[in-house]
Amino acid sequence: MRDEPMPRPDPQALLDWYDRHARALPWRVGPAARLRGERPDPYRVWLSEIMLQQTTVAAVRDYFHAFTTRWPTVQALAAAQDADVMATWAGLGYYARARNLLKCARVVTDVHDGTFPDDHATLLTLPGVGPYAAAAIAAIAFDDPQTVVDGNVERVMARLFDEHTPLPAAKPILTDHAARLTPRERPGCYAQGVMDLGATICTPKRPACGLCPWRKSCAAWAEGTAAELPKKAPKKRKPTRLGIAYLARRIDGAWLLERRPDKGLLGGMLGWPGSDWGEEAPQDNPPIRAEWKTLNAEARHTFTHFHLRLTVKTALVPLDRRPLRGEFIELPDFSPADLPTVMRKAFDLAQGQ
DNA sequence: GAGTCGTGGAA
DNA sequence: TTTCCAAGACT
Repeated sequence: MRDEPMPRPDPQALLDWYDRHARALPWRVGPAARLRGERPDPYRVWLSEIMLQQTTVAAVRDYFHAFTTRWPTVQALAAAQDADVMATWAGLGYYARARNLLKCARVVTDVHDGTFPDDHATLLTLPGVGPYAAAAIAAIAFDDPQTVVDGNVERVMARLFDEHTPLPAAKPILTDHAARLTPRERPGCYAQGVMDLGATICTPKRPACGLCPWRKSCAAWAEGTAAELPKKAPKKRKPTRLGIAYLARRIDGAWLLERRPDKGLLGGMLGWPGSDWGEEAPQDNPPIRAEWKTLNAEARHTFTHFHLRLTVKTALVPLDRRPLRGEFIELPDFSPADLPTVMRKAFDLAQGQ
């Protein structure tokens, strides 16, 4: 054990580190502009925070650009067609975020007069905005000293205070630590600084403690336990599910597609008509009468909680044939880029054969 | 509290 | 190939 108490981590040291190492990101205001008093656009802060949930900066970049180019304001987004928003989100995952994004834009436009609320409690009422996002938006866009706790902050706090209680039980403890450290000055920069620290220095594996501005006040560093924190509850193994996807192309080039129901997996997204996905062999129930051919290879895809092996069947159908399910969409109204990744994999297989 | 909900990159 | 994981929210 240590014989001396650990010095309290200094928020100012973290802010100094952030000023020197902050990454330039499209939703951030640079240091020069900030010194001129410029504030980040709440719409862009909100959009980035939703996109960044469980998603890397690298994956978000192009999507953020696509959204802000096509819909520069929350009013513009609120006026968008649902299908266009879902298609533009396609490939980013967690599609409930896109559905809630549109709901939220319409609430802000219709209920809040097109202006984002600036307080945590009201932000929390917005669709898709939870405790993390509400705190992050309040801190970053409005300089409100809210406690921002994401996966990075949990990891940094677990290490600073050498907390061995496994997540998620440790969450209240770590949140309490984070709250005590949050400064009243520049809370937005501080929040982004801790998250940047977690993303670049205090990483899940092989943390670069030698570069950390908080090393001297880190209990896990003193104990040599940083790399094994935070502890997490053991994960369940993923079962494998089986399914069939039916890719019917009409002779004029139109594809037979189906809008998935809003609730559940890939909710609100376009996809191929298909069987249910279960652990038993799927029932062959084509969406249109045709001579179906089964591809040799299957589309494999892993979701959050199961593996999928998707048998792909293809057919060419005449112009006047009516489908039992779904509807034909002609090019260019349909692009494979509008599909969630698992559906695009099936399309790629069909194209390749 | 536990399960659901995507994807791609890294090791 | 498999596992882990990334600025969580919702039920």
